[in-house]
Amino acid sequence: MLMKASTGSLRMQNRGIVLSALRRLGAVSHTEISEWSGLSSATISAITTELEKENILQRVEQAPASGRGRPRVKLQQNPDAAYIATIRITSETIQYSLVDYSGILKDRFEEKRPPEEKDVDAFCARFKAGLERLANRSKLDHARIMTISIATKGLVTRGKPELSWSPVFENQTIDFEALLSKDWPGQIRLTNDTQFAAQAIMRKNLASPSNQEKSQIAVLSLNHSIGLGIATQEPDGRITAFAPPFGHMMHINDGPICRCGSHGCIEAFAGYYGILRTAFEVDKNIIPAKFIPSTEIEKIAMRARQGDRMSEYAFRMAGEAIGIGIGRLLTLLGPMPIAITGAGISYYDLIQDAILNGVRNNLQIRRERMPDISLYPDESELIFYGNAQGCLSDLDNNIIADRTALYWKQT
Amino acid sequence: MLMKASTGSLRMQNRGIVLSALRRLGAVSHTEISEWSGLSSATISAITTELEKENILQRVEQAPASGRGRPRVKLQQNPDAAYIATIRITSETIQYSLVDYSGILKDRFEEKRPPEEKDVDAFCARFKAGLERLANRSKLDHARIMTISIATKGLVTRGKPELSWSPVFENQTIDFEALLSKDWPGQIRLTNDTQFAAQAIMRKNLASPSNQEKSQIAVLSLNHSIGLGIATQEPDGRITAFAPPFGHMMHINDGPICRCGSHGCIEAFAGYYGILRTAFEVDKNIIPAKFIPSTEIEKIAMRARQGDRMSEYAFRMAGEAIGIGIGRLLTLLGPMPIAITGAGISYYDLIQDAILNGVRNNLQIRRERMPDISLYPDESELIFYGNAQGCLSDLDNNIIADRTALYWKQT
DNA sequence: ACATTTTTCTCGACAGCCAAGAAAATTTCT
DNA sequence: AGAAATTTTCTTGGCTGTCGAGAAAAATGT
Repeated sequence: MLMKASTGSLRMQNRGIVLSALRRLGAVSHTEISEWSGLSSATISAITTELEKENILQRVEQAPASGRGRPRVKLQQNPDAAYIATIRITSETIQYSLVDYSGILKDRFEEKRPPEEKDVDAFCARFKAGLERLANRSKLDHARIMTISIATKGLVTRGKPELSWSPVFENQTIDFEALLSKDWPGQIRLTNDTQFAAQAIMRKNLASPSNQEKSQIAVLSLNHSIGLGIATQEPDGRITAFAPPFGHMMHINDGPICRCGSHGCIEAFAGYYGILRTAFEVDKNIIPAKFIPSTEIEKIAMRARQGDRMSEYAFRMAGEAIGIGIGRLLTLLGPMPIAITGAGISYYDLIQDAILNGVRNNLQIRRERMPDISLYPDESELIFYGNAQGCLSDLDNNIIADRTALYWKQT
Repeated sequence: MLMKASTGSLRMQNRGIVLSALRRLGAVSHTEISEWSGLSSATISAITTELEKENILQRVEQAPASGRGRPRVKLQQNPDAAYIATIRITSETIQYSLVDYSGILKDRFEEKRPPEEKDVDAFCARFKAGLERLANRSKLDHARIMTISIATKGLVTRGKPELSWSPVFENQTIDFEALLSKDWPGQIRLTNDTQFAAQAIMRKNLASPSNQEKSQIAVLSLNHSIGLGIATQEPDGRITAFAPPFGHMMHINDGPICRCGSHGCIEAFAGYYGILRTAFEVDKNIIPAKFIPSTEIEKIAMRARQGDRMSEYAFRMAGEAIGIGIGRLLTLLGPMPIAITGAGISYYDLIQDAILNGVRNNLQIRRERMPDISLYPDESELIFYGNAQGCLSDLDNNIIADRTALYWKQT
């Protein structure tokens, strides 16, 4: 309820701005921070010396003395000030990454998951062991990992890190807070992976400076299942994101069955199994297979490109489901650029027209102009980048900016 | 870009909190503001005496001396500190209201519009005259009206007060900024009316105190056309809203023609003309009539209740379009309570089942619980309340809280 | 060596919040 | 009626924070 402001929150805000400057601009000097933020040199001085004392910032080794005058001393994050663990769960593997406070990837390994894994307990045990291994390999105390941020497909319960529904475990839930909080003091987060992709793209195209409107971007992830993430940059500069279960939005009433149990979901047309079902004319009340290798879809795509009627039709249906879905999305949220990523990009040529039609068929877009549509082949990179940068940015603004929350302060 | 904070912005924030307290709690004392806001008594004292000097607040006459001790002096807004004009444009009338700073309706009158008005220039001239009349009747200088906030159906261009598309004028745009800014120094706003209805309901069910999640509500307005507004209360207490052109979201591909020019919009099934078209089996590529009196729809509803097949079917189709649309909305934005308003409430019994089905058919809602659905018969009251309160609240936080923006300061 | 230039750091002024206690205004007790 | 008690409002002094101006520092150029 409209938080009151004190001199303490004032400082917190400005500390956050200094940290954000370093996060966005890289190693920069005193003066540059002052120019970028509009804060006076004196204030920057006060804040940076404070942050140096707290071992959060450090002076970067020497600047190349580029001109006359006292050389600038650049500042940077102390990489050792904090660590975050970013985990990505896919149906095939779990990828563990360790990132230091400066954003550098310190360690990474991947573990294969048994095919069609159903045993939640076994999964949880391996997950805990994996995290343990991540900390051990870098000889890090658990307490030094400030955030454990897990990216997954599926549905996350709002407000807590619980996997509510997933393609692999379906209705079996996993509460990561309960699973991890005993052993790991840092905060535990669980987020839909496509949301991170959206954040990543938003952060890379760093906003046009200070226009009043908020800017948004939608990212469509084409894979086994259909993901969608939407990132927003608020007028004040904050970046937020969310990932609705777009793949399970109804495309048509009483359509083919989806693995979520409903009928007519977008995914039931445009997920791998949906495309395969249409192409092979499988009964619409049957899910042909739970996991379909990409090669299988590639084969259908090849046939479609060679003119095979049913294969072509399957992709057309998939494209239509996605296109109309995007059209509905844009009707509700307003025009915004669309980015497309995921393995499904390889057959984008077969669905492009339908997607463009869906976007075009929209009252607002007819009056304004067609939004940009761009392709991002490397989805994993986006997800990792979005996850890590998002965590670090939150760490900056919510934990480190707040002196009262810093209990590891050193002299 | 992450605005820097100074002692000045600190004070602005806290002045805004004091004003919000008065806005939400009514006339309250010193101590109550302090308790509600968490600010110290000394700070409240400083701020309120300042606001009194600026003639924004005043002491309320007397307190009923309810106990021992020094009696509380209640404070309230000075009604004369500012005025706002809230205008509502419907296809039949234009309603002009004048509201003082304390939120009291000072004057109101309505002007009938000529039926099927097409002449934008004539409309604009009458609109200006109406505003002039509103100020004159209360003998107010133009400069004293801080905000002119217009509520309308149709599509508003983002970022400026321009009517982009409307049922009456269709593609003829009206730029109210251009129209009014020469004569009226206050800010000009143009907003979809259902957005105000959503804001009104959100403000009336004032949020549960300080839970971390943002809360949302969707308001569906059933009339000639189908409107939808969504209001959000952010975790920090701010209330925002938007109104997507829900009625023009595609319900089914290649469906009947809509007056927006597309095919298969929700409104083409569920707007008055859509219901009439289905009931009378008019060709789906024909819009039976632009404006249909409510009595006509009531007649069809009566027949439907008496068992007439086609009438029943028409309402079932309307309900399905709305219900599935709401289902898609909830898939994208997450579960939230639904409020329904507008003249169409009178046939809600005929569409209720379809709406409930649409809401239910949703992955997230199946895992959580059914959201509340409530009816609000008096749409005009909601729209007026949401408009006025929204304007006053913005005035509080953006203009009056900012001392540097106060040029009418008095001794 | 000394002037010049550029950056960083320091100091005093000013604004804001807060805790504590003084002052004010009323009721209750004697 | 006057004193005590009670509750609220107002004031004072201390602390924290930002800012402008100028001093100090650290380099290059002559």
